[in-house]
Amino acid sequence: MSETPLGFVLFEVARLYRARTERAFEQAGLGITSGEARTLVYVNQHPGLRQTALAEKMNVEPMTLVASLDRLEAHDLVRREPDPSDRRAKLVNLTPSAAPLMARITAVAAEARAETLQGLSDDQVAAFRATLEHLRANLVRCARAPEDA
Amino acid sequence: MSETPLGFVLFEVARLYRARTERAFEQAGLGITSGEARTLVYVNQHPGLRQTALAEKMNVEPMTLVASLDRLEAHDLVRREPDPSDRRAKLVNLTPSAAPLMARITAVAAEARAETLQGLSDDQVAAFRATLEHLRANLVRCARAPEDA
DNA sequence: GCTTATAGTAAGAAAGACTTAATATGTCCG
DNA sequence: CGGACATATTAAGTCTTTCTTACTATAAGC
Repeated sequence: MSETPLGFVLFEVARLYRARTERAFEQAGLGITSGEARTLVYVNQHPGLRQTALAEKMNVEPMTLVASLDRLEAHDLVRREPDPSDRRAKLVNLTPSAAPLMARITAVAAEARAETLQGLSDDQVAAFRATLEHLRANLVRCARAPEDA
Repeated sequence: MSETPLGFVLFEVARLYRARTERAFEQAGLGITSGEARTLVYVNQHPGLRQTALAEKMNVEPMTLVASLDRLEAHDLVRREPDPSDRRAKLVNLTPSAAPLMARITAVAAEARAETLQGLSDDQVAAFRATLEHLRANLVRCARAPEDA
């Protein structure tokens, strides 16, 4: 009986953590999914970006982001305005009504995180994050560089 | 600009890693998804379990597993036989034709893993795995213990 | 024997993510 | 300046994973 490949463990933990987060969001009555929350977080971190630029920051296809933004816009949480320097483009920002929700999202997510990370030291958490970020950098690099070298 | 919540980083890394794995599987012409590969790995690790027991090992609902097994059975990679001790149940095993595919899955997954983990020491990888397993244990515990305490 | 629980099958829905295609706009080069 | 190529967004569609609800046959417990 061999060890479960690391990738499958990672996928499983991500799935379980996500389910935990969704439950927390639902119980708190936030009215959004973790995917939508993630979009809000990124718009907040990078206000006024074009949709395509934001999608690149988030490592998803623009279409994927747009669907998420559509739902958030419908909830008056983000607004999309024409880019004055390029009539093809739109700039994405949070609306004022997003601020209180962001605070709640942060608090609820912190709850789920605390439960998930229970028993780990701050150093262990920091190392874990650093590793994740390292993996992400590797994965982003290989996703953007076709293997024709 | 605040730090991206750990959960979102984790979800993103899992997604990117999964996409990387799917690409590798497709390029190798394996004909199965990473989800199906995961099921094969678990059947291999736990031969002859009932579907419900296997689903529990995998932390998914039985229905989810059954859908996966349906596809794998259609490809003659697993077989389900009635449990002689309980006529409601079925026992799941790999078929002989799964063995060569398992070897290929393992090799291809190792490729994706090597690329993803590039730059990390063996100790770092081991610590990462240990942390993932710790998180999984926490998440499994809270998923199975309702918060009415 | 009746009630409750369990295992598996069937049907349906949601979320997230991607691909293809079309249109309007922008850039570059001859 | 015009044509070829590239880009941003919208529209439509597909796939995978995962879950929930419901039903039937079987098993367990009292």
